[in-house]
Amino acid sequence: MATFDEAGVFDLRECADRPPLRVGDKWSGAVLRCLEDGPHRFTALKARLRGVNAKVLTETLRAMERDRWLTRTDHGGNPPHVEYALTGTGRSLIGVLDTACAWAREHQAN
Amino acid sequence: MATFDEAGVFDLRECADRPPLRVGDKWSGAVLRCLEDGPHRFTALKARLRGVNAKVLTETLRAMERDRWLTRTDHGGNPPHVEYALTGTGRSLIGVLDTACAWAREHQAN
DNA sequence: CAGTATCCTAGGAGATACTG
DNA sequence: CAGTATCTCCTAGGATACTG
Repeated sequence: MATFDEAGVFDLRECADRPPLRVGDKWSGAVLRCLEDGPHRFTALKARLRGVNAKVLTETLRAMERDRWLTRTDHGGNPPHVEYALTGTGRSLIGVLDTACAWAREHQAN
Repeated sequence: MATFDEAGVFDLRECADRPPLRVGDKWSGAVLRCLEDGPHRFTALKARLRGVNAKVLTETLRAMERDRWLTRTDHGGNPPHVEYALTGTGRSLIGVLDTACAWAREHQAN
């Protein structure tokens, strides 16, 4: 817990009162970053996020869609063509991410 | 994942480059809040953090101490008297927490 | 008071294989 | 291409009991 190593999670449970914010899964932050420069397709995301497998990426994307951080647009056809794009909410979250990242850079001893 | 419910965790894995920030355990954020107004003893913390058990609180505190977010001062004697206090680093983290909390308040639909 | 010591469980996450 | 379906593993975190 509370380390600066491998896994990066930031706990906001006690922010103000209930219900608190959760962006705590392993890949949401990375997805936010990947979509920062515009919409991307499933496979493109999977490629940029080195290490995710389809199942986990799907779960992450579905959750983010449900929370209105991104939209999923199925352009139909075969082979399929699906695009993911940030919403305004999703985009605004990146600012929070940046704040925290700045803090990390500043306070990371090594 | 990526919800606004019960559990509050904020993923910073992809912040800048490696190694990323981790404040992601369940109680660190709450401990930060509890110590905001000054040092507290183990039992006092445990009481304010409704729901932690001693084992988990100890783990959390040890990790935060290792990361220099707080200090542990054993005043000795019997019964024991141990105090936990935020460091400057720990205190500065609260600002980040606040940023994220403000975001949550602003974007929480319900 | 301030912890250890044990045991146990839920679920996040990965590997692998398959499909419309 | 964009996913499902399974199975398995790991560990954060909780319950309970005990101690210097």
